[in-house]
Amino acid sequence: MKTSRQKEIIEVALELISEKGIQGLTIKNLAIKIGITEPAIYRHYDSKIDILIAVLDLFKQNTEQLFEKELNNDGKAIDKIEHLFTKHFITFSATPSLVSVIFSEEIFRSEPVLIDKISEVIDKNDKILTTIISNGQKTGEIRTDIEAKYLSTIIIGTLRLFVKKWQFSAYSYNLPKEGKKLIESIKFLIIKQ
Amino acid sequence: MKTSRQKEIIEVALELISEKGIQGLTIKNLAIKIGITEPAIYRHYDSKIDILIAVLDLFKQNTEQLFEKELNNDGKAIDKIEHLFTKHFITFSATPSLVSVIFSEEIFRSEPVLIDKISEVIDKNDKILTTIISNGQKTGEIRTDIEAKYLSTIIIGTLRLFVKKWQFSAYSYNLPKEGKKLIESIKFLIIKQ
Amino acid sequence: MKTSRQKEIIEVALELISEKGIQGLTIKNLAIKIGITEPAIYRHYDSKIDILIAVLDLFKQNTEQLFEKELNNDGKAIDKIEHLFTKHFITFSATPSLVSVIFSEEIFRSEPVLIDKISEVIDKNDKILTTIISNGQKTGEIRTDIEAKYLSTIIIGTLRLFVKKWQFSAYSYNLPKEGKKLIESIKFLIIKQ
Amino acid sequence: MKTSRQKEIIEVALELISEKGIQGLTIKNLAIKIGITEPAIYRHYDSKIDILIAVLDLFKQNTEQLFEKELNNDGKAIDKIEHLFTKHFITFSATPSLVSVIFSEEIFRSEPVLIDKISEVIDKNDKILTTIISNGQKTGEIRTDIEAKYLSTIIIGTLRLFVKKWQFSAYSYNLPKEGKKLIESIKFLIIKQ
DNA sequence: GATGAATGAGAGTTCATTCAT
DNA sequence: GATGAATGAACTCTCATTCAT
Repeated sequence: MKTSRQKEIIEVALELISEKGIQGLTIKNLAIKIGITEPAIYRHYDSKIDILIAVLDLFKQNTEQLFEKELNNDGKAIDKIEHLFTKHFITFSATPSLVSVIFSEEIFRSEPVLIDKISEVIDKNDKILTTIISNGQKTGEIRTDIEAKYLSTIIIGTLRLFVKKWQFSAYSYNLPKEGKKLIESIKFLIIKQ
Repeated sequence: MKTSRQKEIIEVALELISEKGIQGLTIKNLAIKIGITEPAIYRHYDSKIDILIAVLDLFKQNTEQLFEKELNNDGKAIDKIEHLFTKHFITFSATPSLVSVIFSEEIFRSEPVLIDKISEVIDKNDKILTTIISNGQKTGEIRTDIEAKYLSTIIIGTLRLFVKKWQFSAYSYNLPKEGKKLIESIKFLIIKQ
Repeated sequence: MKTSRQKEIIEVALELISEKGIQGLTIKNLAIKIGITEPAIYRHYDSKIDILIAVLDLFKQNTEQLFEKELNNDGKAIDKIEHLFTKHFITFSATPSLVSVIFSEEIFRSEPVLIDKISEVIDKNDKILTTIISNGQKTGEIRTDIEAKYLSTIIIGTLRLFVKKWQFSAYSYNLPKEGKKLIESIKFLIIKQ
Repeated sequence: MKTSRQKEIIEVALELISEKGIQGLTIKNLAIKIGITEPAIYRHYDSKIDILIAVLDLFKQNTEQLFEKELNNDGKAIDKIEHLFTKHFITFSATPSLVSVIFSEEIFRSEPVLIDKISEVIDKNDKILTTIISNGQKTGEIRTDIEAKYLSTIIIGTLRLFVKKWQFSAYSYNLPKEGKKLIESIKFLIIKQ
């Protein structure tokens, strides 16, 4: 379990990433923002990489939870996908700093441990969504003329870009609200007619 | 025009980004890889940021050219989009280092000049694609039950994620070849039936 | 308040300026002379400019104190001026490195903050001395055929050059002792006969 | 003799010193301002120090000439001193960049050759002025209760500070005009009554 | 649980200067 | 008489991290 200081560190780390990008996440900045000294950080995490791992873990939990919950729900595949989108938009809306993490694969490249962590998340979610779609195809909800794995790529890719655009706009609009129409479009696209 | 040394610097910069990520792009690494000393770099570019700008410019040219060419071509909208995908896959296949740049928005965040440059490219391409789609909708090629701007987001988002996955796999498969099926799927998705 | 390390840094900075001129004041030289590493300097001062500001502040305190004390003393104007000279000579004799600072306006020109600091000191002292002289003119001690501000320029200018000459001689003679005769001359010059 | 390029280099060097202080006098800045490349500078002067020597030589000529001319003139000592001041003010007014050099002893300290050059000039002028004053004392023009060498220090010190103040004001007023009153004051001070 | 002081490695950059052309 | 390309040395400063207290 995380101590409250550990939680604070991860929280502030996310804020820093969100405000200034990964470049802004330095031990010094962390310490200043928390109001302690730099060595004090090391009481709670052994290294910066451990902090990044914890950040990624938080992100992992947040997203995997969403994916898995939908997978295990009863109900139509199409509704699951809709829920997935909706909940993601709400999550990001509540914690915009998570958005920076979702797209930070490029930076974590220096540390294999981190790459693995990210790949893991991406892979897993991809597989879950593919399964959901696959099931939907079997029940006749979702079109079958396109392989499930491509539909998954299309859906996740769209989701990512849409969120990225929102970030580029400096979070200037209401993501869940604007996202609704996109979700509708996606639904149109994949349902069997 | 660029001198041959300038071209070499940009080329090597791309390689470094590709190999080690943006973190690996240091003046020292550049100098070592080229085989000159660090100060020598400054004969050719005034600052590291100028080098990054040049890298982004190269990327800008590469992608904008593809987009604009398709826009001005005669032919069906659906073919234009197919070409767009195909050519992108070929471009990235030939110069995988460009992939690192396409996703490096997160890193360039420290420098407003660079953010602007990236936003510009993304925006422009988005608009061009939206126009192509819009035209396709008018001619009855492309489904009209989804707004052009959403279709554009879907297409570009898909393209991005697909390429990113390829990068994550360490460029282990043939992008143009594997991409063909994705393109087919996209086409299925957007054509008017 | 200054920590002892901060005091040491300023002290050593003064020594360096004194020995090799401002060009000799580098972070590296500071670190070597103190016996720590370069980054350690930055624990105590945020930047080199901050160190220079602290050096100037020390100088400012040293001289302003002398000027202000005399202004507020009881006693004859002419005695105040004599004290002013005497004490300056003693101060410089004790800390010859301060001499380098008094004449370093030329070097600090690159940094507006520093120019301002210097101008401030010079201006203030000039005004205090002018006031002292002015008062002396009112009480009939000091000749009134020359405006106080000119007398002030003459006195400070003389003081400066005399000290500079001493510096040029590599501090080879006893400044307070040799200065006595100069002070006498100045007194002769300005008293009302 | 100097070639025209050499003259240009010295001229521009003076301008640079004047604009940005000695720190601004770099080979690069010189080359840019002249409109040639850096190596081209070395066709005309072997090293930066040689350029500084030439600058100081120019300054030396300018001032020594003034001093020597007055020494050898017929006429009253007091008039000679007045001329000396007046001409200096005119010279500086015409070429303000020279002012930066007169006070740059501090910077030239790194190079013994340059220190010697400056000391030489200062010493020589001091001696000439002392001689002039001495002669004036013999003819009964100038007060004899103060030694000639002190009067010399007073006069030159005053001159220097007055010019320095003008520089600090960004040359904002008419030096010869404002200087007139100072000269009058000095005259009052030293004449035998 | 935190601090003050320090470190080694390395960042980007500037400087005077050289050399072949 | 000048250029393009390069260099070695030095510069200020930042980073993640350590250690004694």
